Amino acid sequence: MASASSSSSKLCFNSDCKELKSERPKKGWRLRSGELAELCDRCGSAFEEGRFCEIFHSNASGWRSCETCLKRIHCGCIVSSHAFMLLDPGGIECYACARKSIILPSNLPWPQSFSLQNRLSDRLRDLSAKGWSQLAGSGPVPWKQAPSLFNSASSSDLIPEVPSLVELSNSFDKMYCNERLPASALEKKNEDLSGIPVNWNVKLGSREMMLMNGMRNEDKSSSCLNMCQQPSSLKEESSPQPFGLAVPNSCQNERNGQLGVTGSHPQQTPPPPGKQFNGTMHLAPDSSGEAQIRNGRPRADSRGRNQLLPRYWPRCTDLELQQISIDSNSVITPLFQKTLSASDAGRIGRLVLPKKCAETYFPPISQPEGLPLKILDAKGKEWIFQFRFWPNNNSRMYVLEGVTPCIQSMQLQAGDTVTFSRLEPEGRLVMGFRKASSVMPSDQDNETKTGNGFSAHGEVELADPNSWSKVDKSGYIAKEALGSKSLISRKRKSNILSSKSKRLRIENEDLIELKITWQEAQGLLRPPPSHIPSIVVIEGFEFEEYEEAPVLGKPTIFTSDSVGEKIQWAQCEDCFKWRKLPASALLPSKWTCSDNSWDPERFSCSAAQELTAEQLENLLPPCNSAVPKKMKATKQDPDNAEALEGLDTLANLAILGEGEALPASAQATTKHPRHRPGCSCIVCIQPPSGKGPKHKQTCTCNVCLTVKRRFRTLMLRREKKQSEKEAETTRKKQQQQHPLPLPSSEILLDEDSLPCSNTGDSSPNQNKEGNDGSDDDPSRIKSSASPFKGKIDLNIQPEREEELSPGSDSGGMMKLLHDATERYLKQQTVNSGTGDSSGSQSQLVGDAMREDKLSNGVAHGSSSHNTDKEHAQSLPMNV
DNA sequence: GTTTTGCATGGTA
DNA sequence: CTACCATGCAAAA
Repeated sequence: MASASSSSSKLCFNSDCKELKSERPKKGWRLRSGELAELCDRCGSAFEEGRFCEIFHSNASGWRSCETCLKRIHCGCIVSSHAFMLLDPGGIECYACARKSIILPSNLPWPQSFSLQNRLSDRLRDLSAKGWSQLAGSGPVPWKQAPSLFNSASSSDLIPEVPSLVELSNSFDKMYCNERLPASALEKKNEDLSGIPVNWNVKLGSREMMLMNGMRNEDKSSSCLNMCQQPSSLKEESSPQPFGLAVPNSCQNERNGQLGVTGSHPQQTPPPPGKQFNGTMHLAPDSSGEAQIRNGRPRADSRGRNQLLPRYWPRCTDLELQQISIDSNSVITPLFQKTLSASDAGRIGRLVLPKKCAETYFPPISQPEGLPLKILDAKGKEWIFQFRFWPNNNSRMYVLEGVTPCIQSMQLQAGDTVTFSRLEPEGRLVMGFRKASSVMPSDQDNETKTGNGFSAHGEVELADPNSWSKVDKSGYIAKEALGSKSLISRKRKSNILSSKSKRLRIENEDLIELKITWQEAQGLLRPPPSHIPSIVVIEGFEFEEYEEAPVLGKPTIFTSDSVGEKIQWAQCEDCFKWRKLPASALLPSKWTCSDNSWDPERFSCSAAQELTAEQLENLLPPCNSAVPKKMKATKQDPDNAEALEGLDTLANLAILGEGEALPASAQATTKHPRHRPGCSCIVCIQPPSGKGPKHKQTCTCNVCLTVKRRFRTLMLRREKKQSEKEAETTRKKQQQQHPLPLPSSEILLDEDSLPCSNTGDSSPNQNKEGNDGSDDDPSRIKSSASPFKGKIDLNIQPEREEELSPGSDSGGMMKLLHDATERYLKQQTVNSGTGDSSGSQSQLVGDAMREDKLSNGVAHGSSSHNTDKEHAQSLPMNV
């Protein structure tokens, strides 16, 4: 449990070992993910005994000798990265020697002052704090200058080489050994880690970070601004006390229950404003405060953070903090952050504050009216909000009122994050923000702009509003993926992670990349080869769900030929020749010339390529030779951006629903009682007002194609379902007419086979009868006189839809659906005789979708087999 | 008719 | 089960 990544394999984490781990694998070094490597018994013992590097890395580079005892220490791997210390004049020192050279300073009242509060929950924060490396990338650290810190903090992880240290900090081991933490703690820690700069642990193990952090506090001469990637060091913890980090707090508590019992509980007794804002100061030794101020070092306020849910833990980046830091002599203490909900970012101008955050960090208020609160933004502008509360369920609900101007000026939207910090020593509140799509500082060096032109760091970008407007359209899509959607993702995370996938734990930058290419990915999704799809109903709309994850189809290039007809180019997997295909073709990822059923002349790899090199070069996008960039498409048709966003979100859902194999039941029972703008469900993804740019009916973007394809598939399912229903009806009639009882098994078989009877080639006769009957039903044909003209509405207006939807499967809805199905069926029959059917089918699908929309998509789908593939060519491509 | 305000509701962790 | 909080909603302005 402690090590998801390492435990995922049954093999010892030591790549040189290959042994199987035991049931209870031994814990090794801390991985970059923050988890502990899981080792087989042999390697684990070696690690515990400090012989791991000797055994496995003896031939590796990086061996150095302790300057004091000359013991050889491997300094070139993560395993032993915490076994030594860097010395000021150069060289290293093993822990044992380093420890000997340390003298506990007498002026450090840490045992007393450190007993801040009895916060058992410090564990979480501490773990997080540990993860928040402030030191990655930091320069030389004067290790020996912080003896006390060394003593205390060094006792973090397993330090086999220094048993005494381990003993000294037994509780630290407990703290840092993931396996001893409750799952929730780990989860939270991981969640927290997700927001940290990726380089947090690149250079140093967590222990070093802690150590260095402590040292740094002692080293007043070294500015560490660039080291403070995260406000991990809590204010009082960054003092030169031995436990320079939050981590020790709980250790103290844990180890010495008598310590730290006197502290006031921030949540229970919020200090008065003035005291509140400086409340951390008294906890820290004076020197600490000075150091902090001088260094301008941001650090999170631990005083209440352990009370907060991890999602409120501030994750300011260094850059953000620097920007917030108006006064270079001030210290920014991040307090908490809040990801804006739709309500927060909406026009109401009320930002709901997490209760604990409000009570911990904001002035206490006794009247619902609250009081006006001045908050500075990153540019130094002062905003005045009304900080107040409403009585709610015998509790309080805290809000900041009047935030609209601020939110607007920051151009924040749901999914973006506002961070509340405190400016020390003034105690003023400062408000930073982070766009949902902003990336972490580690990305800033090489990625000032994300692929979609979106600002990598919102606050900098904000200085130039024009740049925002420039990227607004496209950026919004990314934000949707990253921001609002991230909310959804987070909500679903547990589900997702509990299933087979751990995909959401990818690094931030990967996420961003993923989001950039989200639409592309959607357009490429194909049903798994041997899928037996079931239907997931989300907000009344059906989605295919597969036992297997959908596969990625082949990226192709859409273009027009000389006649202006839409075509696409696909590259053969084998010969790499590019083949011209109908734009409607949906290709599997492994597509070869032999699959080119559209062009008999180029059915094999031996056939020459139509394209010349120049043509191909023109065809291929500059950066990506295969996948047309989403943003490019957006640029070309900015009007589609918003609709794209919605479609994209729909597509995302499909990815989640299929790829993550969301339980159909779970999805089906997850109701969205109301329109939730931040939600990515089919209803909520649309612009609330229904305004905004629309997709044209003729739009052939990947997303539209995907949507069309999906709906087509759905209609096919309904067709099947309908036939089966009618077949059943017919059969029942027959039963009534001929009271010859069918064997019960047959009945069962028939019913049971409903979901899989649509394998296409083995429909029962009854089904076919039902089919035929429905085709000939004049009343249903009549109903095809729909006012919707059979166009696919790519810009569904959810609110209207909601209005129209009775919310339940009423007869009227069924009728509409029925009509759509029948019309589709009929048209299919007609088309089957005429050959090319794309145009008319498109109309039908459009109708079906319209009806679908009206009916709010009652779910009664049976599964369909290979409908996608079978009808891939009949994608509506009419212009 | 629109916006604001205060509270209630219900989903979710 | 409970607390939290996002958001709906109706009354008030």
